[in-house]
Amino acid sequence: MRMHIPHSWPRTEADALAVQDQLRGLVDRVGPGPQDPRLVAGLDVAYADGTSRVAAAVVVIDARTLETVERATAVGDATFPYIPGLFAFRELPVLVEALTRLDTVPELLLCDGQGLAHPRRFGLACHLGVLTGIPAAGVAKTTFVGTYDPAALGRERGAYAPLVDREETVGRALRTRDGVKPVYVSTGHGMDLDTACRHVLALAPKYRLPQTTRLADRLSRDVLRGAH
DNA sequence: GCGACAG
DNA sequence: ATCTTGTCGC
Repeated sequence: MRMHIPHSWPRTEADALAVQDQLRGLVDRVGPGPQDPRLVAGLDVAYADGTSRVAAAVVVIDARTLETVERATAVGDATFPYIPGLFAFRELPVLVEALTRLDTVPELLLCDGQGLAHPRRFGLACHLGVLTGIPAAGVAKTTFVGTYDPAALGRERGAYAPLVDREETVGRALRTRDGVKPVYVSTGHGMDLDTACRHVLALAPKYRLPQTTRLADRLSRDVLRGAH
């Protein structure tokens, strides 16, 4: 897959902000995105206790069977500090390395974190989508920017409420299981919010999180612990 | 000014 | 993110 990978990653907060400002205009918020994707990739990164050692995992599954098609991993050092809003720079280097090792070209990327639901509208999912050119969506376990009305969110699977930040709908609180805390979905790149939510719901038929996220999470932890 | 803040 | 046992419920 032809990616627009930079030759170096920013190391300072100012440089990182500049990169986001430069790339944010490249985000495609409309799509249409994949209508009936078969190859969907889940990405996640695991961290060690004291060290800066990190492990990234990408798991491509068949959207119809939810079975694994291919897996790729990469380990490295999280040099960039964790700064809300610049979180992507901590995971991008190792995630991109893992993506490079993939033979399969995913039709959709499901990221662990926000897409447009970000203070500058350029969360991890947007960044990965722009760099790879592959449609992407963010699925976060907690909100970052944006609020929603809990009373407007039905308790049944499939129910949703808009996530609004500064008068703008930036994502959606989406219930993937009856009565269970929702996940927060936002467009990353190459698709609109409805399409992103439709895919997330289809990939999470039984658990709160999409199968892609669950598998990538488990794999990244295993790799970090050296369980080959 | 102060606190909160994806993972 | 990570440190952590049991426990309530389907």
